[in-house]
Order: sequence, then structure tokens, then C-alpha cells
Amino acid sequence: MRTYYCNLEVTLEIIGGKWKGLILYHLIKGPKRTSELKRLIPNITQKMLIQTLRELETSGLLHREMYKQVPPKVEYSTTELAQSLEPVLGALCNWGQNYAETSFAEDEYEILNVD
Amino acid sequence: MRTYYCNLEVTLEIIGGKWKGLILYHLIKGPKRTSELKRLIPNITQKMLIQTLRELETSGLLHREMYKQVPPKVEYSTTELAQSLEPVLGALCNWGQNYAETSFAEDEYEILNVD
DNA sequence: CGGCATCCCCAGCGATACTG
DNA sequence: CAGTATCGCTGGGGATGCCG
Repeated sequence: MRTYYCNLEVTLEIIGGKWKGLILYHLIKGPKRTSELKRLIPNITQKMLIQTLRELETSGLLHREMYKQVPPKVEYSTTELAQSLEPVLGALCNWGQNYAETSFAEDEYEILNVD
Repeated sequence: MRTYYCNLEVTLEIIGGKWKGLILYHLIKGPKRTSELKRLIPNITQKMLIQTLRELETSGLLHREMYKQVPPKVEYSTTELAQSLEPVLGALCNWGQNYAETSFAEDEYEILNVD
């Protein structure tokens, strides 16, 4: 029996951690192949990418579609459960942009959008 | 020069991690003393509580008010920057409640609200 | 009561090499 | 291209005890 002291703890257990939010953010915009995600999130290692995708799949947030061909092609997409996070993740993203603009020195950071 | 590949990475660096979101969530509802926060977040150790509060203060999200008296009294409150997270954290909280209700077996978890 | 300092463990993560 | 396997580190964080 797992005990939570706040509903937010549930959320953080499912989509918290170093990479889950970022992966969901990109996948919510549309299905992506493994290599596309790696390109969108350059700092993640392949190991962590695969591992995190597995966890999100287990939590019912992602769907994994495998095409039987050579070379292999795998595509990840979000479930309805994950889609409902779209406005929240969007808001968090905007908040980060605003935070950087107001709290970071202009010459101490950069945002490279790789879309 | 710190490089981000998505504005969401900024957000996660500031309010990500194991405890920051939870602490902000409680403090946004109103100023709290250290011991109150400890009671609201039973699983956090005092070390991590203090450490995380310091980091949030450094990031400009919290204000620390110290009353010179015996026994000591310290109160933490949110800055305007943190207040803007209220709707987002509230949404995440609701999402977690919904997730638990739909995806967890009823007899495998419990939510103890300590408000 | 609020906070700091130590010690120490372990799991999360990175690096690398390998497979179908 | 997608994924697995192994090794090894390191730092996040827990436990404990002390101080103003």
C-alpha cells in the first residue's frame, strides 16, 4: 500500500524525474522516432532515453509502435492520459522562458531550439 | 554559458527535482514555518527540506523571514515569481488525483491529506 | 525550534561495446 | 536504426548528532 500525502506527489512520481517531462513535451506535439527524440534532447543518453520511454509506456502515457522492416523503425506517441498534460507542460515551458529572460544574465545562457 | 535546448529545461532546472514542486505547492497557499512544512511533507528529511528551501530562495522563488526571538521562528513565503506557478501546480495536482483514481488499484494506495 | 556538519550508502546515470 | 548488456562512478540524499 503506497501512501501519498498530497495528490501532487502522485503526479511527480509518474512524470517527475530528470527526463520524463521533456520527453512528454516533445511527444505531445506529435509522434516521434527514437532518433528524433535523441536529436530534440541532445543531452540525454540513449540508455536513459529508452529506459524513460519504457517507464512512461508502463505508466500508460505512451504508445510504442514498431514497424517490422529493415532497418527497424519505432514510433512513440502519447495516449489520451498524456495529452491532457499539454496545457500544463506548455505553461511550464512559458514560465521557464519568462524566468530565463528576467532572472538570467543575457550572456550566461542560450536557448537552442532544434525543432 | 549554459545551453538549453528547450525552455522547459529551464523550468525543470529551477523547480524540478524531488521536492521543489511540493514545497512550492504548499507555500503558495500561504506562508509556513519550517516545522509546518515538515508536517505537510512527512517523507522529507530536515536536511533536504532546508537544502531545498535554500535553493528556491537563491532562485528568487522564496522569501525567508527570520524573527529574532527565543525559541527561534522562521517563516517562508513565495515571491511573485513563484505565485505565477499557482495555476500550473494546481493543475498538476488535479492530474495526479485523476491519474490515481483511474490507473491505481483502489486498495494499493491512499491519500492522506494533512492540511 | 531551526539549522548545520558528518559519515556513508546506494541507485541513478554515464560510457562503452555489442546485437539483430 | 533501435535496443541490450556490463562496468563503474559519483553525488543525491538518508541517518545521526551537535549548536545557538
